[in-house]
Amino acid sequence: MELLDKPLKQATAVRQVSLVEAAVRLAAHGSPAEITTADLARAVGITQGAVFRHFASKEAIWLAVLDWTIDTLMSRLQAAADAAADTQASPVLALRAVFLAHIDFVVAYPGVPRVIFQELQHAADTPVKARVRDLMQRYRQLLMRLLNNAQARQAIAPDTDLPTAAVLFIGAVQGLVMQSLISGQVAAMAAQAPGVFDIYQRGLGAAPSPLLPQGIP
Amino acid sequence: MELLDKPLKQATAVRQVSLVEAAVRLAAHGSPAEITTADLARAVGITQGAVFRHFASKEAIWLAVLDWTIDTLMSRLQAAADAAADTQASPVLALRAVFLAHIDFVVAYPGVPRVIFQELQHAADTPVKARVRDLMQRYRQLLMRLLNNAQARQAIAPDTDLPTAAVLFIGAVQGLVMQSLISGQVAAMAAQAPGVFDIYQRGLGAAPSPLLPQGIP
DNA sequence: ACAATAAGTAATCAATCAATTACTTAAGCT
DNA sequence: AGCTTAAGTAATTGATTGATTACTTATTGT
Repeated sequence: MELLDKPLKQATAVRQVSLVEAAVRLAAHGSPAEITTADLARAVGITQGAVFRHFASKEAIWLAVLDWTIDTLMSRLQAAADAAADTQASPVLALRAVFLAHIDFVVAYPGVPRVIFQELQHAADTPVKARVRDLMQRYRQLLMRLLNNAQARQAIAPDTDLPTAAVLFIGAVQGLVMQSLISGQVAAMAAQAPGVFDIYQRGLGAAPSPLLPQGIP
Repeated sequence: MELLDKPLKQATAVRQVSLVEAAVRLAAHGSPAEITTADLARAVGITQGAVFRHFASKEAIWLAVLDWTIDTLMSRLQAAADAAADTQASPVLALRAVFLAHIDFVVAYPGVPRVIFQELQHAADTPVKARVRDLMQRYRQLLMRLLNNAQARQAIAPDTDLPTAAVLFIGAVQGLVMQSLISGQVAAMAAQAPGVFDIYQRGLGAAPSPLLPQGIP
């Protein structure tokens, strides 16, 4: 048993996840564009050249970061939606659960939105940007399912335009993220999130959640 | 009169605005972080070294870009708010006017949000990021004035939390901008904007604008 | 007209960084 | 044990880029 040993050499599979974790971690403290392969190497405890034993290029690292993000975020959001749906409560609660789960994710991994913002800048359709589009596409589909369900169950106004509502949903998250980027207060985001969703919820033409009273008691 | 002559040499004042314009123009087509001083020089018709006759550093150029943005955007938004206020109509219409004016600005200068996103990435508090914070601060104040006025005139629900409403307002714009960054369809943003504001407006607890019927006829 | 000055050029510098290479060494398999 | 393979290192390469320098030239005020 070598449980206490730290092998000097690690298999590519484990080094890859270490490097991805390091990338997300470093992105939380600065612009992803300024993270060098030397930074990643140092964070993981190897030399700069060794990075390329595990990734063919630097771009491949960001690609892996996005794959990790898609897996982790989407499964969290889906889980939040499923859990809320099981309670047989208002379908709007599922939207709220997804909203808050997304904020929780950003609080846990503040580097992720930075990476996404970074990649969205490029005009050229890089493979990394394609992943971002893929993520957004899936996110959008999840939201549309929830919104359609809510509207079918008459939990939101029948005249609400759902694609537009999806745009505003994502925008509401982005707005909170942006405020946190400006202030540096990642935690403040979580505090503001429920209030922001309250306004959004009323925007959908939904009654305030009876089970979770908000506003004036 | 040398009106028809294109002087080979231009005064620093005019070169500075040319370079700022070029920076905004180039940022519309790609990541601001990848715009080099050589790119700017080429766009303006001088050599790379000559750029530093007019700006002490590259950072000074982005600083000038943000000064230009603050001046142009804020005066446009204020003008839109004033014009709407003059009509004696619902105070919510002033918010709508600001919202649409901001979208129009982004459609006209798609490079600007890229520059802002870029600077927000930095963890360090660079002078450029300080300008961005200044812009956001003024924006916030403008919104709070309009929101307070609307609430005082009972045009929006009394239980609406105004700072939160300001966050969602900015987020709504960001959401639209983000969609356009993904799709590359800058024009689609202007088409979606009124619908997004409709939902936001209902979120404030405001009655749908009587003068501008939206939704089902 | 004519210096004085500001603007422009071409070349170069110093630094940074992703990626490669030649070589070394640890780990795993039979 | 031994040996093959994968992981790691140290050094280097090639390309990029912001900024500087020495020199040239256009413009402007008196």
